[in-house]
Amino acid sequence: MPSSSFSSDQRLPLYQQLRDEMLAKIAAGEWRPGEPIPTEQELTKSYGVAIGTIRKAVDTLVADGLLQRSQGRGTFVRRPDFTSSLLRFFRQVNSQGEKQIPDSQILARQLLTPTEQVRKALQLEAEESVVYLQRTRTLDSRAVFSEDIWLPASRFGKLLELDLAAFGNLLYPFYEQECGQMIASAQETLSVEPANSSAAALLGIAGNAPVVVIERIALSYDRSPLEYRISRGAADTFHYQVEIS
Amino acid sequence: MPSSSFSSDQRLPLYQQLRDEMLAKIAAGEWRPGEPIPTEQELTKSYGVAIGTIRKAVDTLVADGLLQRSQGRGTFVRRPDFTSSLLRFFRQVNSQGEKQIPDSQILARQLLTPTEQVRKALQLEAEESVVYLQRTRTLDSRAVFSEDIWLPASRFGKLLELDLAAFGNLLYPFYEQECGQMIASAQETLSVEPANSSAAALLGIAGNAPVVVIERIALSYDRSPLEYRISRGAADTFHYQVEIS
DNA sequence: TAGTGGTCTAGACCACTTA
DNA sequence: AAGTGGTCTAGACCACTAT
Repeated sequence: MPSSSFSSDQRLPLYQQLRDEMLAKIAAGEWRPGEPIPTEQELTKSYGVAIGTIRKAVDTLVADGLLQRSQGRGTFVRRPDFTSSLLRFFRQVNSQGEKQIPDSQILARQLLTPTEQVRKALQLEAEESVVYLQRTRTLDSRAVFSEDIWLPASRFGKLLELDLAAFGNLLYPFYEQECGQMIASAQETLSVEPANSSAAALLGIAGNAPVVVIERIALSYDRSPLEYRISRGAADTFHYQVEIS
Repeated sequence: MPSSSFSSDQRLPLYQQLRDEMLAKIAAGEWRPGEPIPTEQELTKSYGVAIGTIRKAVDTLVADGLLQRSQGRGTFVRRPDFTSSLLRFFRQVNSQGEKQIPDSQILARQLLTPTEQVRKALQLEAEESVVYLQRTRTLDSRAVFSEDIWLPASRFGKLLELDLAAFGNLLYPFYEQECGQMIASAQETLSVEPANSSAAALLGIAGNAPVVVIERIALSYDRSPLEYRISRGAADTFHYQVEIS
């Protein structure tokens, strides 16, 4: 038994307490994405429990996609890759028929007072303002989808000062690099609505044509909301698949 | 080590061979949905392996949703309940605001020669015909969605003879009871299209209004396709949520 | 060859359900 | 009280990766 007091409930099974301890290390940046965590042998020594218990704790984190085992090499902190995002079900093939990441253009960037909807999504205090980004994503200069993005100014204020050219195609590594904010997971909601005039213009479709709307709230490891994003794409390019049982 | 030869590859880990053995028992109906499987102690004896190995094999089937543990009671074969179906994301509340299962009406039933699309989805032989059902699902006599259903006539021919009044709201238990065909899992695909005239009439919406289309291929335990279904509902009543990480 | 995670065993004790 | 799955331990050996 380790001498340190566990932060989580002592009445929980040992392996769940261990899980919470390990999760805290990832959240604190003590175990960094892409790097190996201590070996199972080391963990048994530092926590003073049997290897089977360590393995069970690690199993739960692997199942949740936070850790990745690799036989002979070690166990690594996994960088969330969002391959399961609904956004990937928009047709994203170029003229050669290959799937690829669309290019990004930031069309607007502002410091705003949030609407009630945004304030609620990001769980903001009354006076807190937000960084707003408007962005389109294109493939072969054809718009695939358009995005409205809101971020708490308290954590992401630096984004207002940076050169727009520095914003890459992938925002989450950029957030991590520039603002030290790591996205750990997200919740997405899909709905369908008719295109309003601005969305129709951006996407190059007829007004009132159906648009798939994906709302995303991206969370940190401690599950506080870091980003609220609404993405819109032409519905006829959307095809989502799921396995059920 | 059991004297019986395993059907699966001997080079696989023991727990995976056990998993395959257990899956075969479920598929064969030897272990029936809703009933307990033998206790872990009995399994260790009949297979001649350690209890930890049994537990690991059971774990994989629990993770896949085929078995369900219940401490103190036993481990049970789970009847797939399709709670994760995309269909549940259509607004299904009655006038009291409670969520409930819509009522079903069979509008048509025919023996048909399948179209190429249906033949492919059900992986049918060239001459095999299909049972076709057209069905609407209503809540407070308001249509929620309409369904076209195709089934291989070789397995589901009996459905042509039964009284339409015998068809309940839930088809899968009905298939099992009347035709001995058990649905184990399914694949669903979501897309959006404008309502054609017949769908618009059935759903009570304007022509060309967006419709969410859910295609489902339902599979048996041995993963052969048993049912092909296309469900359509008004897009403005659809709201899908997913967690990603 | 050394070190990692993966598999498998054997057994103790606990928590929960049923009768 | 008896029987079930749940937790935890301790240790052996295997398969894979790096050097």
